Amino acid sequence: MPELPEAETIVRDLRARIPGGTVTRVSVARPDVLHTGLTAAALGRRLRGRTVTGVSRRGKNVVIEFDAGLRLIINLGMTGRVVTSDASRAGELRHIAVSLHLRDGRAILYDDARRFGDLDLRDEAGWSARDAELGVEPLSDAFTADLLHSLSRMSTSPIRNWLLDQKRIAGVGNIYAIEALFRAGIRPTRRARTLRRRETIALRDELRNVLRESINSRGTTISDYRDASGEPGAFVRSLRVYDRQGEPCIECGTLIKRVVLSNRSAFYCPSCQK
DNA sequence: AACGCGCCCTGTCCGC
DNA sequence: TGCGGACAGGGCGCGT
Repeated sequence: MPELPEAETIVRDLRARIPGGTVTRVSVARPDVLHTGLTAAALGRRLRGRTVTGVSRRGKNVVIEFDAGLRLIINLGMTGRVVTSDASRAGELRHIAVSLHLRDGRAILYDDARRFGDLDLRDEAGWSARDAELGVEPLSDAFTADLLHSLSRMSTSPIRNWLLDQKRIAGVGNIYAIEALFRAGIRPTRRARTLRRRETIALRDELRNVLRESINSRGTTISDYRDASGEPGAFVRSLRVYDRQGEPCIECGTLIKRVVLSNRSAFYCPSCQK
């Protein structure tokens, strides 16, 4: 589910609420969401007494920063949610996997129906190593059309698949890849290295536009995504092709098509996208 | 070595 | 109403 805009929305919510909070206790109901090698006991021991110093985002990951350089890296998978216990909708959570209890009586709740999510705890060096594995932030100045163009020269993969690889660009998932390709007039099936320069310029710009617009709408809720208050995002109303197969294109009226690439749906307008 | 594929798991929806 | 199948925002490990 959650891609960059959804992670960013959660991060902004948490940033207003949890810095200064001190962990008193950690409870782990579903240990399978912990990163390989991280035990519930180790998580509790290392977080107890730690104070939240900040909240940040890297790609699709929500990063809760603690004193002593410790970071809890949360990848939400498909159905992960991070909700604070004082939110009125916290009671709606049905699959709480991990709870970080705070001294002020609140808790940071990690909920995940399918448990594809991943919680990892890293020190300064461990975080640097993980950070280095992720690609460029698409909303940063470093994400230029030149970079997108040069990175894509060697790949024969369909551009939609190519965009989903977090080692290249961090934070783009299926919804925003599909929406940006529509806006840029590029079919999801196009081989990455066949994109012309003007197309990489359009794709870079439209990726940034759609990500920013979605952040402004607090993300896309198809069914599971919730912000840190447990509220859905509104950007689903602004999706132009994602999940609209058989409906008329908003630009030209041609019926939107669905194709499967690497076992994941792609949507496009056969007339607007070349 | 860079790909595509199957799989992890639960919930929901659709056709019969 | 029940049941089986398809499908879902992600990402890992595997084989080629």
